[in-house]
Amino acid sequence: MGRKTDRRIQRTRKALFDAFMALLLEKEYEAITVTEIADQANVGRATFYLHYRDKDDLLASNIEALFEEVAGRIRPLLKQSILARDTIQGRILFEEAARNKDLYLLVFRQGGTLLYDRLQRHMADLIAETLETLIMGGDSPIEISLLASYLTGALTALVKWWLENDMPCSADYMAAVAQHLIRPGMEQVALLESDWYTQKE
Amino acid sequence: MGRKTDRRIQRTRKALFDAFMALLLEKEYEAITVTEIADQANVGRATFYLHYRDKDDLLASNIEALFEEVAGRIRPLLKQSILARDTIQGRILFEEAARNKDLYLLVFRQGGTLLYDRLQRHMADLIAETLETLIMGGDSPIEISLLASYLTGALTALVKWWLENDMPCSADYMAAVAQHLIRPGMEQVALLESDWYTQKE
DNA sequence: TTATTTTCTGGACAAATTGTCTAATTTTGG
DNA sequence: CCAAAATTAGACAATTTGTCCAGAAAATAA
Repeated sequence: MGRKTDRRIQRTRKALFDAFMALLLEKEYEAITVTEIADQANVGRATFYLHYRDKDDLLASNIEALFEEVAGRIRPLLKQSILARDTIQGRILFEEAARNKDLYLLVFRQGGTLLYDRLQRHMADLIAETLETLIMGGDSPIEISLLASYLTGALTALVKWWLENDMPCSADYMAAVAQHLIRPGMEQVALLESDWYTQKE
Repeated sequence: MGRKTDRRIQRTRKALFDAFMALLLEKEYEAITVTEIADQANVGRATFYLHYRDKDDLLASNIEALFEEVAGRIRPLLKQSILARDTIQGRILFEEAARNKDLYLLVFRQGGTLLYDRLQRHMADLIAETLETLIMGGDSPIEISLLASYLTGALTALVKWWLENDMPCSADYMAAVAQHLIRPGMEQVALLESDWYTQKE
């Protein structure tokens, strides 16, 4: 049963992904060729096609798993931090971003539909989930997916600004800013009556 | 002086750009070939290279101008609407988005570094500009570029949600939501003392 | 260890794309 | 009408892509 355990497979796949990530730091995704990847990985080009259908497949097979891991870390952070009624624990979100700075900057820069949108959607889903459990019972006067999109966009913008500006201030500070910018509005809409605006359609 | 007026040039360039936009609605930017563009435009492939260096050049020469035009419309809207103290004129922003729905959806979808980032940066600059004139004199307790990034991200998220969900509510409604979500936070930070948070560094 | 299975390799292949270049053909503006 | 400019089809070498093969190399099993 030593089929999937073959060291050569692990070694080759890791070499290919490492090479890919290295190239991704220099060039645009679309500008990277399979030849370059195999070259940088010190692996025959035919070997590449032995493991992956194409460039997208390599990305999907690896980044996807990476995101799963990151998402796993983000999920509990989001739930307990973003909308906690009293304390500001949003700090841990910015700390998470700082820890994986390279990864997130890569996502922001190479973005496109591949990584950026994927992360945005994932965050929006997580947030919507969290909001739903918070509201549980009384329904929100405003579409939850809309609120989730707003929160995602706002938080992402803050994190992006922070990372792209080389983290000129502490995670605590950023969390406090996020707190002051976002919470009042969220409380405002939470207090709205269901019929606060009748012209919706 | 009949050099730039040559109808053939105008006709060819328009045909090429129209073909490009048409293809952009079906396929990803990177998947579109010069051959396809020339084909769709009913123009020789050599003619394409007579006008543009490559695909990026075609995009830069046209979309850029288009953005200039859009930006020109957005500028006054932003200034008078987003941060007007009393009335909600943010409606015109959503109306603008609705008018150019196809264009903005294209930007959101094809995004990448090419269009999306460009628009984001432009908006952030415009907003920062506006904020600076608003604050004029007393300096902001929070980095203006940070506030501008937040506003850009938040507004973009709302517009994106609205367009991607086929505008399920009126522009008025969206403007009201934006108002309730964003303004309280902005007023909150505007009231902060310069030393409200000492751990910035 | 030896035998067997799997993976890796370099090379070759057709197809598609790119950017450049010609030499003819058409259209425009004067 | 004529000269200038734009367009055209086609050819061209250079890359890239995805597939295939036969042999070398390495891992696993007995």
